Amino acid sequence: MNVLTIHEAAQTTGWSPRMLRYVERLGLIEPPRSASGYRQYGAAELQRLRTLRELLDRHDVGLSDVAFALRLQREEALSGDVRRWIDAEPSRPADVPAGDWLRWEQQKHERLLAAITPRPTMETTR
Amino acid sequence: MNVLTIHEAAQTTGWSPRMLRYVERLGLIEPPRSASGYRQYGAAELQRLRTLRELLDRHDVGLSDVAFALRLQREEALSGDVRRWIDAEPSRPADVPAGDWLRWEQQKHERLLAAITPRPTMETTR
DNA sequence: GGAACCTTGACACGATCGTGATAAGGTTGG
DNA sequence: CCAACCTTATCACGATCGTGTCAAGGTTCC
Repeated sequence: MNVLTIHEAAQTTGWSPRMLRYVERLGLIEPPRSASGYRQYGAAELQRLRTLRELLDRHDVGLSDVAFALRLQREEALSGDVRRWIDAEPSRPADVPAGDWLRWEQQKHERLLAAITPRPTMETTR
Repeated sequence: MNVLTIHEAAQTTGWSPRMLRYVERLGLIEPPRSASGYRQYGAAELQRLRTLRELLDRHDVGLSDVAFALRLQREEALSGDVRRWIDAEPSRPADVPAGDWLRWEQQKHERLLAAITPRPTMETTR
């Protein structure tokens, strides 16, 4: 028997039970439920909780930031619009030497093409 | 003469001068400055301000969300970590029919490989 | 040189974020 | 059956977000 209750999961991961529910409400980690509605934390969830903690600590990001990243990945229209906005010329950086302009543009495009947007793999809309 | 002052830019874009400074502090739009430090809004900045407004209105996102998206694109280490976390098995979705499992996995990988992370062009870790 | 701009900095204020605590009620297990 | 868990919902509270306003000082321009 290897599923933990919310209190047990809290203690082994360093989160509080309250925060586990909050993390779930943000859509970041949603443990399965028992027949009577109890949250059941397995190895996968525990690992995910620990790495989430690490992610937040390492870089200075909040839960809502991670939640937004998740949203970017799920909502195509959103990520498309965001990508396009960021992609748009922000007023050309004056520090790019004239000769390197083309390369700069190319690199920017390479970076941005794959940034944030989902489904970059062509797909035949069928 | 086609550069606008902050008040003029505010009136033609619908933002307040206060917000233009805020948007700038978030790193979203940084207009060039005159010799004496006055902000100079040109056509590029005005367009960008209008589309930014549209982006916020269309989807329900905040300025800080867009700022985070920008950060994701600039900080490689961050976007890599975020991508890896999101990519990790969130506890297998039970609603994927057994037969389709492989395809599901493939698709997920395709989607995620290019999501959020910059420089998806392969690179030999060396 | 003075009116009308601009600058940065600060105080303020409602709304949301990240958290805790507590209440009211259902579940589990000895 | 009762103690010890679980559930959702609510109040609370400091911190940040989004925004306005105001102060103190520099710039522009007639």
